[in-house]
Amino acid sequence: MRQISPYISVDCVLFGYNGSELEVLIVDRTLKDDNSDELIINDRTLTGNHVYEDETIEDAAYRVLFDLTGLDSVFLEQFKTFANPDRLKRPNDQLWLQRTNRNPDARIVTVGFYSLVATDKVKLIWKGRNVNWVPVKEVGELAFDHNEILQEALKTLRLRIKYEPITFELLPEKFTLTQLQNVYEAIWGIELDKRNFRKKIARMKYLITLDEKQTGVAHKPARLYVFSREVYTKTKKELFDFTI
Amino acid sequence: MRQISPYISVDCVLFGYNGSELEVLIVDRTLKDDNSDELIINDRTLTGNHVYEDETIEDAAYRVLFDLTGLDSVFLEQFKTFANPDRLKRPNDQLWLQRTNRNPDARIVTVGFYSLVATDKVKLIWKGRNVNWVPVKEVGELAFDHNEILQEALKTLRLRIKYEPITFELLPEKFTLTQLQNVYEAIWGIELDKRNFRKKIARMKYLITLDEKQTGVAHKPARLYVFSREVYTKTKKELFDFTI
DNA sequence: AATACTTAGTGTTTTTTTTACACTTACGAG
DNA sequence: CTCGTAAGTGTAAAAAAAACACTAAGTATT
Repeated sequence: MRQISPYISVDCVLFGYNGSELEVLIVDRTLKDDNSDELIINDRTLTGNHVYEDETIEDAAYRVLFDLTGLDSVFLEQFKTFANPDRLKRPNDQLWLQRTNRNPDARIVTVGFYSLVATDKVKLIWKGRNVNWVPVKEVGELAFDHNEILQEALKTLRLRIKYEPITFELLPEKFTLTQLQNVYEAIWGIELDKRNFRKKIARMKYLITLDEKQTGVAHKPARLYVFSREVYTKTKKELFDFTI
Repeated sequence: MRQISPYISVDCVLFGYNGSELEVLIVDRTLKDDNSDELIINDRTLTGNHVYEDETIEDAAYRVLFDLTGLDSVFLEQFKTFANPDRLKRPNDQLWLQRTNRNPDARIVTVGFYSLVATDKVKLIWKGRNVNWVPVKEVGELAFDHNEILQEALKTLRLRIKYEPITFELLPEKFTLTQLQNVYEAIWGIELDKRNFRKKIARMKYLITLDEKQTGVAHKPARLYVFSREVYTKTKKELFDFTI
């Protein structure tokens, strides 16, 4: 029997992109009263998980993602650890811990990871719970300290895409330049100039133009591109600057 | 009696700058054989500490630094968490844990913090142990997973100084532009052009020129500058770019 | 008093990057 | 066939980056 660590957990901020907005995966947390059928808890969380005693935290985070998405090679990065002694002390959280057979007094350290997936690659299933993509802007109050975790993940993401070519993770394998530009715009919440964006992109040798076009769109079809990790690895400088 | 958390610790990578090289604070770890006076352990570690049950990890890290340096307002930032189940399993580490009355089988999650201080501000004292500034390049093998922790801290530092004005933390309050340039050179391990560096610096309104000069140097004395956090806070853009 | 030594401090030119900005093209829908 | 929609393209001006060498102002040495 594999032992669960009673004091470490991982929380995954799974970012998705649906073609127009940056979204995040949110799980409903509901708890019914034992007697009546009334919901005594009905709120939302990020996806999290326990860590097995013999498991690395990275593996635990991959496990969450695999269970959720069926994907086993998603981008995943640790961004911050949350260990405030009071982080699970709000009434609903205490109640939840009790009813799910955990020690409500334990101090649980959670390591935050964020991941990036193209929303449409994913069919969502998770432990029978209700999971939804929610635009980051429309995420309301979350349980535990999950609003803080989400904000920190977003901060890391906004900075990281300046340096590392990870925006592709949010797109289908073949994508158009407009889609790529939209991803930056969605993450930073700003608008970019199309021509200047393309000039910048043109310098990146690891963006490979395919001999292929969009089909089935009611306008001029766009060219498709792929990201070549091979070219990227070969050509990247030590302190890569991806600033757009 | 304040309870110590048996499974969380903090490790602090304390970077210092001595005027020419980037250094890091290293602690000697020695253990004598009970019978003979022979040293059975004689190696080196970063500075770490336990966390009290009712204490945030940030406070624990500040506590390490205060104990070490007597300073209570050093720059400190969390950078990564290390939780590999095997991280304390090497023979010397196991022995050390036994002899210092800790459970060698426990899985201890450590949260890495890095801090920046001007080496000469600090008089080192720590729990009667021998502590030394060591140039980052000359740090040899460290105990536990501390080499990995140091490398990750360095990676974070190298990136962070592109975005945030934290290099001043490694200098005396009043400093010269050459000193500032040397800090960037020491951290990145590259040489920068003096004139181009100064042109870049001239754009930063929060670097205040003082009406004061170096004294006691056997050459033309340099002007002194201070960093104004007030001006910085007022003028910084959302996505600040400190690239040099 | 003169000279040597050392680091401070400064400007220009060229190249690259950024910014601002508007029209034509290719497809499907009706 | 025409309408609607997003794709795709160039230029000029401004800003930033890169390359590059000499003079100035102190202390130390003789």
